[in-house]
Amino acid sequence: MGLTKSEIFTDEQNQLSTLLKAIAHPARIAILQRIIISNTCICGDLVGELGLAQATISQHLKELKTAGIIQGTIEGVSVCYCINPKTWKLLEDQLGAFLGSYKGELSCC
Amino acid sequence: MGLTKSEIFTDEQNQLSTLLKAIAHPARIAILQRIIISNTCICGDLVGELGLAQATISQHLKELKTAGIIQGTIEGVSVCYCINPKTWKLLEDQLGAFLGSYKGELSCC
DNA sequence: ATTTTATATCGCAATATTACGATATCGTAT
DNA sequence: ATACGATATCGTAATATTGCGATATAAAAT
Repeated sequence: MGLTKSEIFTDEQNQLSTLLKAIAHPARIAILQRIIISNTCICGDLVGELGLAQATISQHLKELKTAGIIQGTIEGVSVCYCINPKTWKLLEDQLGAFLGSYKGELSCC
Repeated sequence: MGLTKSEIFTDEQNQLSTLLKAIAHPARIAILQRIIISNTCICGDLVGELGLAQATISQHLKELKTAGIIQGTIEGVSVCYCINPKTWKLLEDQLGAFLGSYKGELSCC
């Protein structure tokens, strides 16, 4: 096996888990934080600042892009990556609904 | 390789990614939703309701427990799992800070 | 045209995850 | 004591992820 049985879950559950999986890695969290802080992120910067090889960072960027969390536009020689506002909002909404559905008060154990 | 280089990231980045990874699976999202709705969750119910084998669900429960997201107390024959309020709040806070750090307005591309 | 610079892709090895049958454990009822 | 029901653990196969060196691509500078 090793294959997630997506067909037995709802679209919402699958979508949320896909988005979460995309950001559930310290390198990708670090990358997103950099993109957010310096509003003009370039991959090369990341290679210098994080301790990962260029190929590895490029791969993480690709995963974030595939999940729709970031978008990249070619900026001459380099590529400018930034947050995709739509997906970011979707993530905030879905996750807010999910996390917010638990009201800590009456716990059974 | 295949081993995440945790040592080059901050504790916060590692902690958040660990929590996210724990909930980044549709089955575990489904399990958490059930636990939240029926405030007295029992593993056996899940086996009937989700389409996964008992061993698989037990394993997912263990992962959620290891991450500290749920806690289980033995309730006679069965086990009562519920949300761990502390971790849930931690996740909400950390994630809120992370997601909230992006202000959609001025995007560069 | 050639070199340089920035990023992407390929291919691979190491490790992790997912799923499940089989079996173990353990409290409860008989 | 034995059998039963609920959950956990073990072992294993299939697949996914992580990381990186090597190489490809492509725009800009020389």
